[in-house]
Amino acid sequence: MNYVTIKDVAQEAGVSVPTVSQVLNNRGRISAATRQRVLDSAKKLDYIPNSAAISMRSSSTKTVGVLVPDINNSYFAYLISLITREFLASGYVCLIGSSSESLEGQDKFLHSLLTQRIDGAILVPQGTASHGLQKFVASGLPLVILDRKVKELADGGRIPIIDADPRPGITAAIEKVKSQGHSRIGFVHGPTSKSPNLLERQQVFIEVAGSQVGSPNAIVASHVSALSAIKDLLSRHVTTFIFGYSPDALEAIRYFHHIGLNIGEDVSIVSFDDIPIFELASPSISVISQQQKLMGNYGVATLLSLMEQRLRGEQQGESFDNLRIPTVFIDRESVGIR
Amino acid sequence: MNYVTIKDVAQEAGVSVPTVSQVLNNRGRISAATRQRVLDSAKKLDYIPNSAAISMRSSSTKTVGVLVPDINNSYFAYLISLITREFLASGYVCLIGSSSESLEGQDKFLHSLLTQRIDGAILVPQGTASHGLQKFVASGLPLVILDRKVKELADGGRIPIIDADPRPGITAAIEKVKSQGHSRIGFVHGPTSKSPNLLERQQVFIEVAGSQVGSPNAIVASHVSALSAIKDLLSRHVTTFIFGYSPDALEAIRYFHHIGLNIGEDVSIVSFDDIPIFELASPSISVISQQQKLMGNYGVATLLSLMEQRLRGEQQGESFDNLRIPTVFIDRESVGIR
DNA sequence: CTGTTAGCGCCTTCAG
DNA sequence: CTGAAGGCGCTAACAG
Repeated sequence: MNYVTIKDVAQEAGVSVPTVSQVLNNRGRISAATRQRVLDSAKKLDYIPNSAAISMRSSSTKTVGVLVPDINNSYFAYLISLITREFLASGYVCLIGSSSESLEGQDKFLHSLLTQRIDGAILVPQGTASHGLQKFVASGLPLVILDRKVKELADGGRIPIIDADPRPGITAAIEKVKSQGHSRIGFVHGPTSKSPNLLERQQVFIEVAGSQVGSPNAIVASHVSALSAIKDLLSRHVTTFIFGYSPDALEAIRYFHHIGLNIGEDVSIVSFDDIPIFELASPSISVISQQQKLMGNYGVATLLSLMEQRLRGEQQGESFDNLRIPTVFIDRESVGIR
Repeated sequence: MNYVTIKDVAQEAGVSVPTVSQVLNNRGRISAATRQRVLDSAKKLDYIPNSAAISMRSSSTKTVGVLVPDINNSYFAYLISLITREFLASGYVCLIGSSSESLEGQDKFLHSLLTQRIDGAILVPQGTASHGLQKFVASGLPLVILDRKVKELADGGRIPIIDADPRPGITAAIEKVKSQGHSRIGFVHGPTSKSPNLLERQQVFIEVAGSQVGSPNAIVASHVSALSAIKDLLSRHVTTFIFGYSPDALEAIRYFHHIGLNIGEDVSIVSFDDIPIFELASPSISVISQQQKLMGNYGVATLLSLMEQRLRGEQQGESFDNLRIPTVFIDRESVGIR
């Protein structure tokens, strides 16, 4: 079961090999008659191009890499499905990798991306940059960083960074909460205190909530575990909880349920990240959405343009600003009247 | 930023191109001195092999395709992370696709797999076989079908099918339920009545539960919506619910919560598929696990051996039995004493 | 308008 | 033990 080659098609159509290539790529001037004959033969033999051969000549593989922290996180699973769909539509194939595995596994993945001569990659980096990641970035490939910034990877603006601006969402959430009569608001930071994103969310909370309900009523709890943070806030008579990290919110929902507090009545909550379960939960959970769809779309569009630019042989002159997508507050049932 | 080629390495090491190839592939007899010199040059220049060039000669791309129904389903997300990790460890890169999108999108993905000259694929097919899927299967590539059988794709045993045997799990679940004093057990089939898997689960339930608690007490509810099925079963004084499809169980949990029935006390439930949320829920949900990890491992191992076999030029003689992995009952908190 | 020539990066004979 | 020649499938440049 060897694949049909362009040569087989040429033979079948009674023309030379390059002629077939011309026809299939709409290059050069070919008579309508020959053209049709070639097309017929190709279809008849079910010719399928060999992308390896094509990329050898074109120095473009029509392949991109996508690295996320964890495929098993529905937030990233959604991002992946979004990204792969868009790239597929533009004729690109995606190689997916997850860094949740060992650093070793991640570096192996990145190396295989290089081996595959990918045209570019979208990275959602996590924590500190591994050696492999730094080498990867240094390769000069068209790259887009999504959702998180890693300062180790900063490269003087060569690499576009697209992430979410927490301020609009937090502001809207706090306004809503306040309008419902809540005056003591807690922010749960949870255990993953290293992420710059999470730190920023906390920072913005302190500013915004402080000015809305007064600093003493805007309380941040950042303990070793989310649970202890929640208990701490409860003991300090907080009536609304804002979660910067969605797994913490899930933990809180379980805990409140466990101790018999009704969400939306006894206690109000808002979480970052609009993952599906929040919409399906009862009561449904109000969220500060990162607009991942927009983020994914921008990311793909940006990478596509970077890759095209390089294909045309242009030097990448411009340096990129950090594109920030505003978060939006999605009001559901978990914020009740005080 | 052109890539370093074997030629560059040869030049740097002061040897010919084939010599470098020999060294890098541990072929032929090369003196230790030259060998070392070549290795040093390769490392110094940071040589990264071009897999396109390699695959052109070897007719092996070290690439496999993976098609799942929906990446956004955590069951499949987990399967993907499992599969990609294993393949990566064996030197293969995975191309991931989801058929949840349009049939058109799926066929486009499958076509691009062919274009990429993948060495094999793991398929978790869904519903009826599209034209593209049938053509794909007809290509004769090494294939493994996971988790679901699609009769349209049956090919006289050429393609190994690995799925789960629902009987052991269902049997254990019903024994447990019975030992807790429950005597009326309902099975919720839900809306997706087309899947052969779901039909089999129902079939086995009828047999096993029928013989354990008597046919009149083993009630199947298969309505247009899971919710109406649940209500129906409630009205018929069922005290234990078994769900063949995990999204239905999630819906039930919400509903029971909504109407104030306590799971594990007022009502007991068991669901198929051990997705993370069941373990984290409170009370945690007892499940009939498909042992996806085992299934994934077997699938990968089987495909690897099929691909190796073909690489060695062997005809695939044997035909495969349908390998069935026993389901297991994982007892948690959602089954209470009656 | 179509065929010839050459070469992408690599590996496999086969001479030397 | 090492180098020279040829070819995998495809396309760009040039002849005819």
